[in-house]
Amino acid sequence: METFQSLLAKKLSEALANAGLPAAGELTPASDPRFGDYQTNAALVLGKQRGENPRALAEQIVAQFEAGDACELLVVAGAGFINFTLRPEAVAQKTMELLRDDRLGVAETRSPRRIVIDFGSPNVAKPMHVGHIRSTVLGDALARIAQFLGHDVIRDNHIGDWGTQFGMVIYGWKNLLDRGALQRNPLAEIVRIYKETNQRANDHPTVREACRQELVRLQAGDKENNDIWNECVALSMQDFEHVYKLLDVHYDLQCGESFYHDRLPGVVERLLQSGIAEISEGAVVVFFPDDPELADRPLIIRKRDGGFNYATTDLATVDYRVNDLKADSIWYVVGAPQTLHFKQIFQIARREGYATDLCHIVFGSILGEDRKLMKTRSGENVPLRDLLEEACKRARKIIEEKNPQLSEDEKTDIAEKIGIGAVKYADLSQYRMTDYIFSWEKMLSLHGNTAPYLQNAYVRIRSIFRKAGEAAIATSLGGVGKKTGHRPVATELTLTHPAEINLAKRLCQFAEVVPQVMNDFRPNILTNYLFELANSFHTFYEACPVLKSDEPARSSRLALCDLSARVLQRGLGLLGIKVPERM
RNA sequence: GUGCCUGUAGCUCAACCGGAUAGAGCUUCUGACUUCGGAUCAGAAGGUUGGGGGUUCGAAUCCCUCCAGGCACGCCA
Repeated sequence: METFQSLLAKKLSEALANAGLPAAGELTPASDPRFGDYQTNAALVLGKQRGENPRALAEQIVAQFEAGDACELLVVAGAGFINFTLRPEAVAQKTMELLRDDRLGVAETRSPRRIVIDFGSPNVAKPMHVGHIRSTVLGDALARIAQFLGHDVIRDNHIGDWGTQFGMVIYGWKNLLDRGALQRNPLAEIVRIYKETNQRANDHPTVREACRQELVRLQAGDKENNDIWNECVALSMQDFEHVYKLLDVHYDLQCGESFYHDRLPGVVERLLQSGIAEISEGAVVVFFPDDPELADRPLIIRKRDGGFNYATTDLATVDYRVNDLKADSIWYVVGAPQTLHFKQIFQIARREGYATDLCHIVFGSILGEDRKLMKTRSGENVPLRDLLEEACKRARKIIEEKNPQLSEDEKTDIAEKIGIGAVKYADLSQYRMTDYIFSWEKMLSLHGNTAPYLQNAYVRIRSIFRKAGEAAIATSLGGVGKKTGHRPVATELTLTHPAEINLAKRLCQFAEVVPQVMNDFRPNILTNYLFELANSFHTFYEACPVLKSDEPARSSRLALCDLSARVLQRGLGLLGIKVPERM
């Protein structure tokens, strides 16, 4: 199914060819409703290139344009813009097609790629905290969207399970562990022994050295230490799984740092042999003399003491994803502080001759109300689990106020959908580069650009169908025109009220918006669209009675409701947000 | 010191990689209902896009410079 945008773009390029002009400019949604639905700046661009009058060029283009029945006569406006207004009949026709389409008009990509998405990446022996929200939520949303667009997506959780912190954890395990506490709350106990060991190590060099020895033994394959390590990983994973279940996030692969352990010597060896790396001050280092930005920022891939660091691991990871997973693209959804690190890693990969598209998807931090990095009152990271449970608790409180007659089970289920949805949406609705300020009040508000507002639009539609009964649902879901037995049903969609036409146009845009998210990894384009859709729906809902109206308006309006609900559900679903039937 | 990112209404944020009079929400003010869920809708007010230069038909967007904040800069991850 073709979108209006691509249809008009095609017709525009035909018109340009017929007018003897080269392709130029672009066709975009109109910047203002007064200018119609779409606009092009082709004549302006050509006018500049050829030194001709843009308005005259615009007239030439318009004269060659074969509008078909999609849009009204074109209008030349301003300095030489060409404006396109869709005909309501064409919009109605397209809406009918969307009703019958499971994909709601969204085309699959013509060039599917295998994309490894690296996101989340929590650390073993540390609870997940707010710092993991953005990577996890953004990565999951991008994975869902890329997959929906037809890409072969591999979600990989690059867990931090092999760092120097394990020396301390093992030391603490052997010297400080409280078995009872471990039974009651495993991760809390691991964190406690880690922190306490860290403190001791800072005070006593002998403890520090003992930790180092534990690490060496672990990496040398010592059985006792490996057993401890295995148990720590398993216990941490249980905590991660709990959070992932709440968030409805899953991975195809969880290759943590330890997975690459055996490959590190080979990586260093190869880079030394190819001359990309060299020995410097006893360490193995890569220099980047050809890149001005990296010229005086070398990267160490093997320490003077022979140990490897996480740069080495990341290089091994690239190798694995390129050679074993056969990735066409690798996306790293990792915070801004690591920008330099990834530039270095990517540069090395290029020098090694990898053609894979490597991309660091950067995002800003989450700040507290004080505009500083979000922390608890005592200055610690806020555990993600607590935060998500708090979100559900607050959502539930609102539900109790608004809709106390719901059953306990329903309340719990709805509170989870709203609470988790609100947290995710607050994150995704913002441009990913900017830091954002975390606010319960804002994200759980029923007003404005929030998940609950969109969920509520969906709920109101479902309410209409509950009231209308099964017949109406069957009508609408099956496409307009099916006989229901007890009520005459329109066979065509008729759009007369401006609010109807506006809503239908909006619904047609879904297929244009979804692929655009991939342009620069910006789910907030989709959230903006969904917010506008919900607005358009509410305007329509206010102005156009559905169930009380006569045919053919009734069927048409039910169809618009049905399609609105499906687009909201699908759109939110692509962001990893669920919709309740009531709230 | 060097590099990267950010700076838009009182507040929180948009603006589709140069387009038309910079848009929403929150807040404030004014209207609409014995509601298909008012958990809503319609309208008003609110701006020298951090400052200053430059590029051109046209700049929040590109270039230069300054200011402010954040982050990062061989042997942590």
